[in-house]
Amino acid sequence: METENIISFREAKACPIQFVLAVNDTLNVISGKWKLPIIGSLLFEKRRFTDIQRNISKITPRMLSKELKDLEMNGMVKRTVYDTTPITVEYELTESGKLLSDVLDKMLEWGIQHREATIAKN
Amino acid sequence: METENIISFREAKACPIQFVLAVNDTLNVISGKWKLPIIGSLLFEKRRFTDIQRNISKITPRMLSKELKDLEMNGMVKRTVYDTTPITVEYELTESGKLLSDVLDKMLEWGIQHREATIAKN
DNA sequence: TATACTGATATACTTTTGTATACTAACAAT
DNA sequence: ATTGTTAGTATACAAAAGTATATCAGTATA
Repeated sequence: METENIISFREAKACPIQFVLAVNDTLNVISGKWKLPIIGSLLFEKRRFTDIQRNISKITPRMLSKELKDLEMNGMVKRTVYDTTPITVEYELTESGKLLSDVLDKMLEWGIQHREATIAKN
Repeated sequence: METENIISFREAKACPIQFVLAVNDTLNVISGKWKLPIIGSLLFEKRRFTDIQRNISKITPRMLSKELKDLEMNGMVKRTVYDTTPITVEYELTESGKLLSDVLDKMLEWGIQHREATIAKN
């Protein structure tokens, strides 16, 4: 079995290249026009496909399908199929997905401070 | 004078749409293939154009120039021209730009926890 | 029998983003 | 006179990301 190449927070912080690579991993999980709206939509409740589609009014089924697949592949979202008629499919955030809200909160905090800081300079 | 449409952390958290929009503002500032490497390169010291280019080996001057302009426009980077021969131009993070490291640290932390969480599930 | 619901997929297209490669001005040193 | 340094720009192209629109299978209801 191969040794997993896990890096500690301290190691990554010490090396600029490792730091950028590791942060980039996180960034890639939420990159793309629709990932954040989808995560936002699932942050407080499970939802079904059509439900999400209604919630994010301008998304096409093609994009929703594709982005949900990406999120599932990246361990952000769990997909459950129920054998009803017609079938229903439920999407929900994984534990790790829910934890992302800590990051989003920090981003929100910085975004607000940044807007104030840049407006102040005009 | 118009009223600035500043939203508080509490207000943004309470409304999913405002939340997504505000987080997206932050995300847009660091989006693109080269923004993070550039910010990383400037995180601990000022640097000149050619200096950054050497630091990020695969970036073309076209992209470096473009991304630096974006970052400057967004209030992330300050550009200072020195009238030497040949001229030298120094790039450095603004105060707000430096504060972004708080966000990046959170992303790093989450990224590491997420990698461990998803590997554990195999 | 026709229509509607579920959760998608197929095809073709446009827009955005990034790359490759060559080039510029202004001056200095060789 | 040629070469090197600075900090970029110009042009053309390739690749990635996103959009528009139509369609599918299976079942249920009118």
